[in-house]
Amino acid sequence: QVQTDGPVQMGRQMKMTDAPQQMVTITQEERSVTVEGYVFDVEVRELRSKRQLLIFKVTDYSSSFIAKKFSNGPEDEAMFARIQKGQWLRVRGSVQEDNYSRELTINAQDIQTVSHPDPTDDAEGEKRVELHLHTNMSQMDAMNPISDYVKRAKEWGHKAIAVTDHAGLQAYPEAHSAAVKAGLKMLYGVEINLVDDGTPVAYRADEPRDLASAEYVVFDVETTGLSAVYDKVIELAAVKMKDGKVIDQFEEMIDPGFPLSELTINLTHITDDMVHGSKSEVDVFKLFQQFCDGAIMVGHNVTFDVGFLDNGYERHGLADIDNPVIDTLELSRMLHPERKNHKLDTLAKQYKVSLEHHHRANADAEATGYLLYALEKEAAKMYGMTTLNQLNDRVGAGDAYKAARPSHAIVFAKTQAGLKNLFKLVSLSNVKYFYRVPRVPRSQLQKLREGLLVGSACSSGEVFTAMMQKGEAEARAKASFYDYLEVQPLPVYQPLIEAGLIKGEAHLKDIIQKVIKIGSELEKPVVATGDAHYLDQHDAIYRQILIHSQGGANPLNRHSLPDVHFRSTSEMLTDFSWLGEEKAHELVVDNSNLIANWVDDDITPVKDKLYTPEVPGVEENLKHDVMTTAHELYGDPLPDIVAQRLDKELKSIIGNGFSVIYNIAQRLVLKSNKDGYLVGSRGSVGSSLAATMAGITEVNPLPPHYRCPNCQYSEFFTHGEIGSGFDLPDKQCPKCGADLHKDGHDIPFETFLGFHGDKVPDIDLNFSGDYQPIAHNYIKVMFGEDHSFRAGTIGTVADKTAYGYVKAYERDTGQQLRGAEIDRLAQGDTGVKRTTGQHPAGILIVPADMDIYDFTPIQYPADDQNAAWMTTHFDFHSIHDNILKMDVLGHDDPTMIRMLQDLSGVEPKSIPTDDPGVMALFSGTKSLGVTPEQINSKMGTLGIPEFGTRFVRGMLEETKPTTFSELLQISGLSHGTDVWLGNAEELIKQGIVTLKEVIGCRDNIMMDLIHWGMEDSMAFNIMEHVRKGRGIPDDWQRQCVKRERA
DNA sequence: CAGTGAGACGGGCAACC
DNA sequence: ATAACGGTTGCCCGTCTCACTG
Repeated sequence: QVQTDGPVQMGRQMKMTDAPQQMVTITQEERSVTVEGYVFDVEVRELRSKRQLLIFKVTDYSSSFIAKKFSNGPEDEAMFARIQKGQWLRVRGSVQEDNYSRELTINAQDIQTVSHPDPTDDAEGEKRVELHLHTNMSQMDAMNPISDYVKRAKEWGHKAIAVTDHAGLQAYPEAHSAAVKAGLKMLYGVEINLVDDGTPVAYRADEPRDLASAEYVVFDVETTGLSAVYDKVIELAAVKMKDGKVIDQFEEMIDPGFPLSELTINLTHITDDMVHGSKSEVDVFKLFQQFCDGAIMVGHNVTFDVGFLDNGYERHGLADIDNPVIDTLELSRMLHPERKNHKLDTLAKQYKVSLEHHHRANADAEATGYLLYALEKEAAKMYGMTTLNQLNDRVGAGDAYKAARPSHAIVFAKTQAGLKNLFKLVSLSNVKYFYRVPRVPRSQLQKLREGLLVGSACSSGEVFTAMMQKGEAEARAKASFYDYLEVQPLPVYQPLIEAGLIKGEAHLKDIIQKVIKIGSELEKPVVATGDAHYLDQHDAIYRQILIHSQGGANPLNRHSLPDVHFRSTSEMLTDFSWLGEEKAHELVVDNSNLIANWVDDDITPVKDKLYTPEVPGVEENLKHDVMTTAHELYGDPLPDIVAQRLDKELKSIIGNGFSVIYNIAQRLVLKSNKDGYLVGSRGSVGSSLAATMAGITEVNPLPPHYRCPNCQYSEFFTHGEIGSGFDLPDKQCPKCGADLHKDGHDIPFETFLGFHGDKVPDIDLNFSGDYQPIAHNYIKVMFGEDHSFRAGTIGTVADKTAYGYVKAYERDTGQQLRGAEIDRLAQGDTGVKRTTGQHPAGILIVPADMDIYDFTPIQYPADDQNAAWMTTHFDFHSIHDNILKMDVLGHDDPTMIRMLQDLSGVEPKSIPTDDPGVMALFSGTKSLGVTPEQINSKMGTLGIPEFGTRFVRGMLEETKPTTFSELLQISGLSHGTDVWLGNAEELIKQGIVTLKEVIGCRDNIMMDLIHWGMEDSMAFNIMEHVRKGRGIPDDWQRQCVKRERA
């Protein structure tokens, strides 16, 4: 027994006062270096010389190294065993180009444990609560699993923590167990993509003004940027139109008072010279107001232009706009939802309107005018819209949710009932309102808002964007929808400054301050959130690589990524200190705790127990079917051994509410058989005699036995004398002389339901791959579309994909990284959700009196809205103990058997289970009528599933099995690493046991022990311990030895 | 005739029994 | 030549083909 904990100390003690070298600075061979780092991979190899070789990888986050050390005696080996992933070590040694790793490697001389405490939260008093946090379940966007954050929050003394992934709840199951373990309050939330149900085509459009004859002012502004508050109008142009003709024009430049940016000049072709010396803003606006008098104002994406006018008018104390306004962009969207883009130049082309100087106000305005007439003509034709007030009639109809631009919002479950509403909301967004991303229409959120809390989210939330682009009034209007408002640390908004959407830090601070002001005016708490996407600052590189892998598809790639690690209270207070200490404390600590307190304690996303569907009468039916078949095969009265077995099985099956599973399986198998496909059993169903009697499986788990098909005589072999009934010699019935049927594989029922008969059973059935979809569908027919769902899976970035991302990143950034560093970066990227999928076989069945939202939200696999099955949002693993699954697998066996039957005309079930020709396939090629040379295989099993690989054929060559039970042994021994090689193979080679005796299947353990006289429960426990890799405790071992001797 | 886009296909990979 | 667990569904992505278009 080796002690695996305790500090590591090998070689000479190192002086801790010496600073270690940064790994990135070590680029060539050196005699001696000292580094310190986090161990992210360890391996100890046994060498032929019996010495051990320790190889471990360490990183100090500047780079990484492989380090190795050979053992010199048992003390070294004891120390090797202490080195584990997650530790911090100081390593001193030489750096050499290594022949095995083929890169610079540290030959460690001295190794010792160093303490490396996690970052701390040393704010005094009450700590903050993070209310905006992304885990690795935020698709391709965030790094750490929720457990990492929970652990850190606990260390920091935070009392609660939120999970708010993008559009999904898939971190909930882990969040639940992590929070329970840490004793922390979990706030179950999500960051949704909120959309308006429809965007109006026209504003102030209540009067039935005739469109064809109305007077229009079609206008366009060119600006210095996208923000109506912080940017300026530099050109305002319009045409007045009536009856399809231009009757007047308006065109003015405005000098913004500062030089135009490169971007503006490039886009608009307006230069400083052109705006220089023009009229003042207020004069231009006044003139324009007069110009518009009485007309309907029109623009393409007109809310943008109107936003600038609104702000400008207000600034100069001019009257608000009271003209009706029509947006040609929304008009086009309304008429042609099928069009991919509705940009002005695209539409101009489509409607053959000339647009020679796009992005100059006058040209754009005139083109928009002609476009308006074309679109109005269509509106009249398609929907009979001829007056102004009719234009909004179709807003919100059909696919309107697709057109709206989604904004982020945070939604929390405040109560347990709220959580179910959240499940429904997320399901709706995935199933009904999915368009590029899962969307939540505002109306649906309102409908299900009971028990929910809604926060304004990040810079992609509508309050912040309104503040940024439309001004305070608009932002205030948006803010009234929310329960609380969010602001984030300045560095989190950095990309907006880089993109030019916000003009520097002063501007940014102004926006944040106005959001805070709106909060106090509306009496809604404003809270500072961190938008965490990973745990520590040094994890940023993993996100960088992840985002990089998505290329142009992800807009985040256009700018550098912000610093969004999980911030401590003290970090956040520093980040907000520019607001003054008191305000910072209110936003960071007081309000985050306030909101955490709004949420009920003990909300749980996980159910307490298994809920199986109930089908009336199944118990009686099962009992009836089983007993009828049993009597047909074994007579009446039944032999004790059969009667007792069935009694025990039926009691626990019916008692635990599992009859319904048998019922479903029975009907599926029956249907498949009727449709001409055999069904193969696999897994634990084979251990249930009731299943055999019910026709679910062809495997008979009774002890090996003879039974007479004529007079039901039977004869059992209960002491393990023979492995399988199939191997019994032929025999005639001593009573009536008929040929006896041979069966029985001696499998304990405990394999199926556990020793107490209460384990959630798994029925695995192998259907033909061709038939699988039909069988799946039949479950839907049995239980209804609302009560049967395919189990969903969550596809993550695993080793190889992560490695590919890192290699691509290395190439695209022109770097040369050491292998160890690549491994470290790849490891950092694993586990992130990449896509969703479908379980290969599992269909979940919801009890009739419940609905799926009691267990999980639903969605489509890989967001494919045309998929045949909706899937569970949570993967099956996390709801395994709550809901029943039928594993209807696809397999080639039944397909092959069906094809062979069609080709040969031989009925498969008529072939004897001990057919000598078939058996001979497993020891040579003779019965195939070919030579080994002809088929390049000494065994005749090339086409037999599970027996055709080189590895298994090798086993057959070595062991030459001749009985069915030996084949079973081969089957057991050919599955799993290190089961055959260096294990069973050695034991057999050395003559310690024979193939027959070696433990080849897990049930052998239990059955052997029982046959040796051990009581059932102990035998079962030992089997389970071995199966789960826990080994056998000492006193159990003594018991085994005693029995064996006996 | 080159360019484009949709669809078929296969390899690589992940999840799972 | 060695070492080797086998087998299934399903998603993504790059490549190829083929019809269509400016």
